[in-house]
Amino acid sequence: MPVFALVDCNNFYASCEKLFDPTLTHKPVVVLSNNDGCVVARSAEVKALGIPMGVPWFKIQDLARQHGIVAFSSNYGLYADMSNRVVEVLGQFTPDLEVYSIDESFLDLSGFDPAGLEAYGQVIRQRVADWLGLAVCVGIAPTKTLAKLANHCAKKNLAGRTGVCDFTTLDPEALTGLLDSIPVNEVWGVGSKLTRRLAAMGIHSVRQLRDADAETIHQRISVVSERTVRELRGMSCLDLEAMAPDRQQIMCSRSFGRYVYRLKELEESVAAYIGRAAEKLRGQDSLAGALMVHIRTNPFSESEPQYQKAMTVALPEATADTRVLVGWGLRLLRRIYRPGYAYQKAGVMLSELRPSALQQASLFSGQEDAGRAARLMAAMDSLNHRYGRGTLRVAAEGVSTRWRMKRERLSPGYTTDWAGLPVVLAR
DNA sequence: CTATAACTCTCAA
DNA sequence: CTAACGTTGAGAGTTATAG
Repeated sequence: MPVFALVDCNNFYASCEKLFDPTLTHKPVVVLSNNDGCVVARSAEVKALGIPMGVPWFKIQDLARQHGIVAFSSNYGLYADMSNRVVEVLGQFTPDLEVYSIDESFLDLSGFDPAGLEAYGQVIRQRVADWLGLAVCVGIAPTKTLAKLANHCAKKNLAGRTGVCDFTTLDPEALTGLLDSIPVNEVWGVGSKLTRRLAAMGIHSVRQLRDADAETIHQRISVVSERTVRELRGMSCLDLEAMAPDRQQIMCSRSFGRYVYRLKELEESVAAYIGRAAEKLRGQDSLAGALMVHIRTNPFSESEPQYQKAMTVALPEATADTRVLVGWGLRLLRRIYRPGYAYQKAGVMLSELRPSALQQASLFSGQEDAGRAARLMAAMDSLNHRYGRGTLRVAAEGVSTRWRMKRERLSPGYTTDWAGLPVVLAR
């Protein structure tokens, strides 16, 4: 029987911020989404105040002042670096590991001593705490879906667990009782829509979903949910995916720091987003066969007139050349741009991706040697990797900072930027 | 009519 | 001072279109 462990960092972004500023230890801390928009991470103190996930920051100003909440802009450089360190530590416990997200990993513990799993989980917890100062919880079960659920129990300290919860050694009646007490929306893959549909069928608890008729779920909901039912029963349907496959599409979109009206500024942003997307594209050695550009106004604004439009082009020849992609992107943008609107966001998507090794030279191409272009892009990428993103970029991106996202509460790059080091040492 | 493409919806972190 | 609400990706299911 397979055994999976799900290791999940507690309040990850908020914990990373606390880690490098001891004065924050017992203070309520939140981390905000891009543009300092919504709350995307909350420390335990903030959760205790009842502040919900995803709430717009401006809506909780009074509460924040009242309780001295400290807010940070998202510092992805810091979080990505800490995440890599966590994965490195987890890798010491098993080579079979799937990095599921920036703060979660699945470990394959099949074949480990069944009686020692819980203790093993505690060792993992302790090791990450000792080496990195981060708290993690561990859920252990025969399927990934159940491991997620066990992790939930570990976090909530359900059934008397402290940071580790092992379903494999729980007796069946106790497990059933536990699943009885957990609402069905806690299950992996059950979101708000599905919760409503299940409620209409009289299914409210995890236990009810587990014991539902799989065929009925397949017919009335979907094959995915049927798989979930089987996983809840302990039949493993989802394997560990150790190797992340290449992306099938690559997106880059962002809200602006303030409304944008002029075509010129939209052009700069679209050029910048294409530059970023193309960098990711080259990072997986692919070429894009199609490009989409999208712009929109603020859908939450009731006073401003609304407009949104997207347009896609099938490229005559698949490419990863930022200059070529920007050329097409600006053409698309000029087609969809309408003056007089307050634009809030632009985005680009690269699709029809294929490995660059498969490139078929077009009969009519050959303006510039493809190898030469590839070398230029490689040089650009290596310079930007070494000296920082945006060191070398296409001129169309411009130098304006007017439309760029708001990050007024950014902490130093403690672990990734030399400038952050003195700050760490001073503390 | 069927196969495929394109688009929409839902979910996740 | 005021207004202010994220990003990226996958997959299934549905609808449109081509042959």
